[in-house]
Amino acid sequence: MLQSKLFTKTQKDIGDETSAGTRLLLRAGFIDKLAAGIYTMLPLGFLVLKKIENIIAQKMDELGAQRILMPALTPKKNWEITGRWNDLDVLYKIESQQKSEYALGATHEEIVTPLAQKFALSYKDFPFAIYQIQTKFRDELRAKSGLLRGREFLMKDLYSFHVDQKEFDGFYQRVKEAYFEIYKTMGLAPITLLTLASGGTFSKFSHEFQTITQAGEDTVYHCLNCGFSVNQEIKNDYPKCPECGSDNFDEKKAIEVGNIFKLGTKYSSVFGFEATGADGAKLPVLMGCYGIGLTRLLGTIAETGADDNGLIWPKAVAPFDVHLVELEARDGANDEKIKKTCQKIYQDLQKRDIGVLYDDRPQKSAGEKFKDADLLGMPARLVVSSKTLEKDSVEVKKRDGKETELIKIEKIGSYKF
RNA sequence: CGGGGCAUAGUGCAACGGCAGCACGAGUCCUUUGGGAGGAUUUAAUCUCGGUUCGAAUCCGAGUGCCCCGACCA
Repeated sequence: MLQSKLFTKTQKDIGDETSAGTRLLLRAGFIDKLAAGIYTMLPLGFLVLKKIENIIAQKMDELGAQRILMPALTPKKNWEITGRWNDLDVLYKIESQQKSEYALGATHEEIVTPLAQKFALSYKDFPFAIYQIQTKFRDELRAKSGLLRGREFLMKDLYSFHVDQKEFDGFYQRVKEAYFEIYKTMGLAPITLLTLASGGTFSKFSHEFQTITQAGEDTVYHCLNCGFSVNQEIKNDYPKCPECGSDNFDEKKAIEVGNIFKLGTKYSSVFGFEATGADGAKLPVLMGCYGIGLTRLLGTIAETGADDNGLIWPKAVAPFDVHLVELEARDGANDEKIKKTCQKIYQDLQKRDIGVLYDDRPQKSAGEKFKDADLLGMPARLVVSSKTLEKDSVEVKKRDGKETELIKIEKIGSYKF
């Protein structure tokens, strides 16, 4: 993409409100705040979000889950059946002109359970899992830290259905592993802890995936012996590590980037969802639900992967792989040559499926372009200037490194970014 | 929801109850071009409603919004 065509701009100064990562995303023009906890995904932020979505969707597909899209506008009746119309405080409730009441989906057990029930009648229809990636709405009393706790956010929610406890346990374990692979791809795995937590209104316990960051709102106790963690909310129940019995904990601030629950028959039973077994008897249906907040993940990566100069995107989620920076010649004599070289590199790299943001903006000083490149945080920066052309080269610098190297122009076509 | 803070130009900040300024941005022109360049010139603002006062950005009340701490959080 040509940077001169990008409708957003970077900002030097936006004050010191909200978290550091959110400030960078705002300054760099990845997101825009509409209201507290409500953000627009600008072109650069949306590109990251799409990459996150693809990574997650691919893992869900590998689990054998089938993707659907449920409505965000959901009738009151479904929530009354489970009692959550009144019990789920974060539910946004709205009324139609006809005085029918609806909730904006905060989670989808109430929708997915009767949906599955329509099709899964026999034990032979199990197990199966379905998921969606959809905007969720939660009436948070206090939205905070930018994307980390929003009132509207994009979430992947997966639901699994089983008639065999062992098989269910196996699936739950596979989801756990898939989640860690997702975090690994995004560079978060080394600072993300599997954490035992309260199950909220769903179940007694759940497992959370907690990424360590000062901007996080949870406190977790990380077992230094085995690596398992316990959320502060249930720490009274577990003075010792539930996995290994050690009491050598490290206290950490963390943000919940995923949560998985064994719902058991909690929702299937209230909807009367049972399967016919081989012997004709009714079998209880076991359910699991598994969530990952995509927008929160975007915020978490910005929060944890950044330095004083700006964002640092892991390659897998970077909006572009390469930031090609064109510097005008001091005397103007080489401008044409510099531009031609840039355009050729721009074309060649894109042919190799390398995403390129090309800073072709005229009249911008070198300093400003460098500052912007650091702020935007593409994994690699490529500079073409009079100085590099003197050596028939371009300069390559990795965003997470300090060194620059000169690469001959003819070799850039095979350079591994 | 309890507590605290804040609300002025597109953004970030100033202004004793007495002419609303500065920087950045944006526009035009000139000079610049390897770490957010310089000059000239233009542009653009006191959240809303009420009160006090000769006079309110400033004081008082209410509302709305935003941020922070806490509580809450599938």
